[in-house]
Amino acid sequence: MAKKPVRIKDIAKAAGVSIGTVDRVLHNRGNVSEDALKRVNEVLDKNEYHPNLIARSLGSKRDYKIAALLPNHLNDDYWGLAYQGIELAKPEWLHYSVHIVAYEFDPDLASSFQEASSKALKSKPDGVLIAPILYNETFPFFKNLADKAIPFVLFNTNIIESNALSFIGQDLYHSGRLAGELTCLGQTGEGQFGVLHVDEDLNDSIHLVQKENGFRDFIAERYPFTHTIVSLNRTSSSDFSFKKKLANLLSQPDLKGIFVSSSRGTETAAYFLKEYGKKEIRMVGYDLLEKNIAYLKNGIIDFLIHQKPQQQAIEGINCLANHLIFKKEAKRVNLFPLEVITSQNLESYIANQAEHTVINISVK
Amino acid sequence: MAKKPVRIKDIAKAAGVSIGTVDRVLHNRGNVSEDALKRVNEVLDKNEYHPNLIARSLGSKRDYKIAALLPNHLNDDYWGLAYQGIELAKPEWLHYSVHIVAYEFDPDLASSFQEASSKALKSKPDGVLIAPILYNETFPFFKNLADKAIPFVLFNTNIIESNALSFIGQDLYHSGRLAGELTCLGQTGEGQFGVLHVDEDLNDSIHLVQKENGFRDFIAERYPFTHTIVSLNRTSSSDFSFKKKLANLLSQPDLKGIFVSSSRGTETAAYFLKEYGKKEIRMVGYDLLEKNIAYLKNGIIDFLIHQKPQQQAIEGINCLANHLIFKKEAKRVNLFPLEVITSQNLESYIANQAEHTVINISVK
DNA sequence: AGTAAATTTGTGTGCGCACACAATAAAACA
DNA sequence: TGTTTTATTGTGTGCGCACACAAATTTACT
Repeated sequence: MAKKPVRIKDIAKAAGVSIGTVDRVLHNRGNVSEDALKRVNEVLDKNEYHPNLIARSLGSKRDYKIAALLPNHLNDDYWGLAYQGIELAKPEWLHYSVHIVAYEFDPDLASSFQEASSKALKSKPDGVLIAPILYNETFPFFKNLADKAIPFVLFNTNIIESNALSFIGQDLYHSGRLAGELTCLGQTGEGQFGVLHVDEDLNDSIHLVQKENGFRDFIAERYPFTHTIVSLNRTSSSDFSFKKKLANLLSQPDLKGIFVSSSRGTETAAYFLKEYGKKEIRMVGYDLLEKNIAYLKNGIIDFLIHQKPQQQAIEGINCLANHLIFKKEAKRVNLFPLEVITSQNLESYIANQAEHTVINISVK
Repeated sequence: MAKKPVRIKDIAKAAGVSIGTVDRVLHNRGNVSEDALKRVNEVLDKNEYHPNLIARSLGSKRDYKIAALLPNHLNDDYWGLAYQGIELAKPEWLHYSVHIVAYEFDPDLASSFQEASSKALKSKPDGVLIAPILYNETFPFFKNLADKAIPFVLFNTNIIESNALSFIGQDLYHSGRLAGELTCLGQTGEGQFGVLHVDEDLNDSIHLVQKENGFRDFIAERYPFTHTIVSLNRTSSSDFSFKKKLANLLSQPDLKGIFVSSSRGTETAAYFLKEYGKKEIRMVGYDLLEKNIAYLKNGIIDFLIHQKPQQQAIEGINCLANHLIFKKEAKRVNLFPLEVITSQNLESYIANQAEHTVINISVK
């Protein structure tokens, strides 16, 4: 009844060798006779051994360093949340002698990224977590990491060609499709939809383009009435032509809804919607930032898609740490569900958020 | 820089006593002189010691038994998922010498519950996880557990007066409100709404009543047009009056939407909607059961609220096991977020679901 | 004081694993 | 055959904690 998990010791006894030999077989350390190897492997096949990760971690004395590269959190609540996640992971992993250091950069300055990344490299990290939002700038860095054989994990934005250990985040195309669905829902008749990008360089931001594509595709497939989709892009906060174009869009009587592609932009767009008294227009944006929450509560925003930056960062760290300490193989892609927040389930998310820190040791 | 966590050994050295004494102080085992006690406590205050839970678990040789009480999973996909969660937790916790046994009962038979619960008790469990869906029948059982000082955790349905170690699940009133919001969304004009309960004894099922109340309250507060809410209750699959009433409801031209209060009912209701060709009617139900997923995909169902029975069961087990092994104090209430599933974010949930097993050791 | 009893304190062991190192066996050489 | 080298195998130690037990100290009692 009380079936105990098999230990190295059990394997050793069954195979008629010492635990040292089993250990060598398990870790491919060589120096094992063919005969012993065969016998151990036979026992191994029959008994399906899983190492006790707990015990494994206790013994290892080695120190590990993980560098986290992400946009500066001071002026951006979204990255602030990611940063929070990293801060939460820190003390948890300290018990395992994993030291986490964040390196932040200005997302609008390629040079800033280069600086941060070279700093990170200089610290000789054993693993790197990175939010590769600057598509073009990150490639040389990946190359560098690969040369040094430093494992790295991406979060927030996926770059498939990067050959990263793992990507953690959402499927942004389907995120856009979901936004499309939420925008159309219950609506009928001819009209216009708006897609807003705020303060981002679209050439360097594939993630936002993916969202827009998803949005457009969904509406094209599923909205059965004649319609147009207007895409507006604010390049900076002093971009007055944007303001004018937006004012014009908002004044259209047949405007059905607005989709904003980023969390920061959501706040800005909501502000304008409120300003122009367009509360009734359907609006979908991103993330549980403080202001977005307020706009959701008072009905300006109808839906927020929750990207969980905090959890993404935490799981990124967990993935790396598990890989380093426990040699656990990482999932190549860890896609978060696309969570829909409305005024009525908001509280349930906020209440739940604080809690789940977590080190996640799962016994394969 | 590399700040190591303090260990018992460190405390001992700082206080000028042996680790045995520190151990006695930490566990209130007594047999410590006032003098030593004071010195150890002083050091403890200054250094904020957190036990290394990993190491703690290694040392303890004790075996623990957890009994899980839930409705039979064979004829019910919802409880099937909960059962799956328990099955997933089993091997994970085996490493810590925690043995989990499920005791199932027929949710329509009070006697069956009594039988299962007494069986569970006979096994002398160290902790019990229970889905208390039979409001009246569970009370004597709680009393029994309390007398024997066996900690227990509720999931799925909360019974506040139970004095359980923890409740894991959702706020059902707000779940109903959310359903209301999703049902109204984008709708205008006078009309009717339907609330459907299927195959449940409402007198013994406060959880469904809570949902209906939430639904009614939301619509009363937020739907600005004249409306009526019709509540239908199918007592059994051979209840023909229900079928007639439902057919009548569905034929109303001003029917705005349908809310079904349970996952099993969702499937049934969707079937009728399809049968009567009422695809366009807004419908909100519960859970990612196979058939519900199909109805969501083909547009009969518009929204599913995800109760995550699997995760609830897992977290329930985790809560108990952490409490038993690590003496971690449990959160009194662990409310899951109310997750909204649509045709467009469905896949992201399904893809994500398989993965997260988990033992969750968090270092306080 | 001398012994017994009670109180307080310190030490040793094991949990399962990784890894260093010692011990043994086998092969190579003189 | 003896000695060295090399291949193989076994043993010991520590990780941090809990807990059992032994040792040291204090207190009670004759």
